[in-house]
Amino acid sequence: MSTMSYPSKTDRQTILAVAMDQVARHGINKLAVRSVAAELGLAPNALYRYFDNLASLEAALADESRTRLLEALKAAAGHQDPVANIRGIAEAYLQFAREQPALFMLTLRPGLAETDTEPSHMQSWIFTLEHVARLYGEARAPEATVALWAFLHGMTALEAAGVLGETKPASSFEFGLRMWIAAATQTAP
Amino acid sequence: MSTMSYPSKTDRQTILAVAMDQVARHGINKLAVRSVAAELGLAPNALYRYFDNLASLEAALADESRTRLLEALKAAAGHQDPVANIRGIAEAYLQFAREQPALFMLTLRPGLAETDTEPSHMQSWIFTLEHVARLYGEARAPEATVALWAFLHGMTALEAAGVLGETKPASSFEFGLRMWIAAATQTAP
DNA sequence: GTCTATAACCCGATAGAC
DNA sequence: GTCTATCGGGTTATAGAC
Repeated sequence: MSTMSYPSKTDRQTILAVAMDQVARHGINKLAVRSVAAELGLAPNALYRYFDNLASLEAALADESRTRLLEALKAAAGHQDPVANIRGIAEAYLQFAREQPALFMLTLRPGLAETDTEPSHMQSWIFTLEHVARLYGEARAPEATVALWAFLHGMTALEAAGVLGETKPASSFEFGLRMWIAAATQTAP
Repeated sequence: MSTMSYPSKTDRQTILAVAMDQVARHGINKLAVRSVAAELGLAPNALYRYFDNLASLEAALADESRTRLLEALKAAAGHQDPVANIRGIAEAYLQFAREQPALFMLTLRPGLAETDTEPSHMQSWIFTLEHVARLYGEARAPEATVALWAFLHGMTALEAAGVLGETKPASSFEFGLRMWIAAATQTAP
């Protein structure tokens, strides 16, 4: 609060919460500086005190989305069996994409920290990589993790696009996941 | 040409060609009725004689993009060996995504023919399915095709998002593709 | 730090003239 | 079939008051 005339009515976190909710409900394309300000009961340009522009706000939302995805993955990997953890992570990834499609799409967006040595992508990457390493070994874990991640992400994209039609997504998911797990046990370290 | 005063200056195909070029250059989000009309030297609303609205134009572009992708896949599957054809299809899919990212994204969009029994998705699907069936057999071909398609599409998404960073996409592509081929030969019909 | 007001664009879509 | 004109909506961003 710089003066008594106009005390702060909001803050960065409140803006982010409202913006996240609007994205979750109506998608990233409908997000507007005006719509967030309106829901907060503020003038449109009031938000420019907290974010440089719309792109900056979207980047912050992308970081937040990745954080929520990581939390979902961690919650699904509490087992002892390495294979069970991989299954849990895989299912949680698809579930997040299904239940929060708008936030999930934000997941693969550039974030705020470009110059940072550890972009928020890396946290989910490192987390998954550790679990994969228990099956594939450290040496082959990177390629195996990318292959698994690509398969899971592709499944979400095909499912969201509706191209699977009559083909049951569940059976194809099982097919691909079993293939990936089988390859791990056959070429174990 | 309804009157002599205002003869036809364009047609549906010309509009589509200009729109496709603009999408390829600047992405689907920058496509506008006005921008296409401007490049054609026409008034903005002249295009409404050929397309009901912007969504209709975008649907036609999606169909055209799928046609071009299918042509690229067919051109890469001229070998005798079924495995070589799969490799060719897989590499062509990634190449198309890399060289025409905007058109590639249109590939997974709703098209014009909703009620049609054969959406343009199906053509690439059937084409790939036939080649997969030579390796996996008819019974397991659907799941194997979805798994392959998901993996390839996921690779393009991760690569486009830049999340692979130092991890080489080529080695992961090889890793996943060999796993998929190996699973076919081990469970052959 | 927020306000009002305004500027300077962008867009899709429509009405009526020719 | 294309035109001009316009409506109604969006966006980013700035200036100056309080």
